[in-house]
Amino acid sequence: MASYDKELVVILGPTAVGKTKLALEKAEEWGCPIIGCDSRQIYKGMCIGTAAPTPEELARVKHYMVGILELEDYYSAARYEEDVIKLLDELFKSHRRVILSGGSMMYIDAVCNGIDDIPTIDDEVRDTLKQRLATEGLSPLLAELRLLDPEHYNRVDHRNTRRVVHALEVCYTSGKPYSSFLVAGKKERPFKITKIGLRRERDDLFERINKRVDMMMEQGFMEEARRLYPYRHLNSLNTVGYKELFQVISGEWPLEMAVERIKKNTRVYAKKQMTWFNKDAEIAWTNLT
RNA sequence: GGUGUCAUAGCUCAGUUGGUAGAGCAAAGGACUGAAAAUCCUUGUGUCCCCGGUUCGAUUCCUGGUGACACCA
Repeated sequence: MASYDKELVVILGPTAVGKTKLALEKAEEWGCPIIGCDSRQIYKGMCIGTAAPTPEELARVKHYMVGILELEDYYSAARYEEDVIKLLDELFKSHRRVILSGGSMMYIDAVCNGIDDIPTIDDEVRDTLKQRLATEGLSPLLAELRLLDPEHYNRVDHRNTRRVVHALEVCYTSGKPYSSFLVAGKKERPFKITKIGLRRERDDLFERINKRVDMMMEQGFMEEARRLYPYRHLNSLNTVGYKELFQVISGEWPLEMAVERIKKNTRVYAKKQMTWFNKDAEIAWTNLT
């Protein structure tokens, strides 16, 4: 086991568990910056609905990767890996320690273990397949994947349209099977990684989620959603909270129903995060009460 | 007080011409390699309100309770 003098401390856990608070405390204690690891807080203007760090909190500690993207910007876990690794290179010149704080499972994974080098899809290929999916349905595309990449065909969930289409996109863009890019090797990083997982009793966590949603509504979440409504078709806004409030704005749902759904969907998301994190043996867990 | 209707999963209800029951929502579990707060998969035993009766057999039919609702006094 190599020893490094630089350390990345990853603070992770389900939504609303209290990551931001602990990250701020530790950052002030260690005099180090915080890199946000949240696939939605990274966009501008989604402050209330994503429970992003407040201006006061941002003033206390230098933050990176928070509120830096336009809503229409394309982004991905792979880009996040690239951006953060580059950023860490800089930060470690002047800091022994840096904190990475957030709950986006795949983004954490991308930084800690790396993502395989998969070719970027041509817009033309993407549009063509999107078009074919709309007119022909999934079955013919599945059949093609079976021919072009039998290995992945056997592995992929045949009902998960997004995954099937993406594999095909890669096959067409590269001329090689999608599975040939999956070497699944863990990338070596030139720094130590310490993962601190925060967790709480389920009832406690769920109550915090419910309260936080109520608080968001008081803070003007509805106004924020109204402002972002014109951008609702963007992936950045395919996000718990905004989706439900857009239903209110378009007159589909009463407000009360939307608020209940936001709470429920946030709980479901928190459970999904725990399912993912529970598999990671590297996490040192801290129980909060 | 009288008459009628209803009583089934955490909730709203369906159903069994008598052979112990199933949907939606809620809830739980899981997958995850360039959209990941995304996308996708799996999971329904519950005194069928209670005591009796008829019956080989009752959640189902019958008597009587209890409770809810409606109407009449």
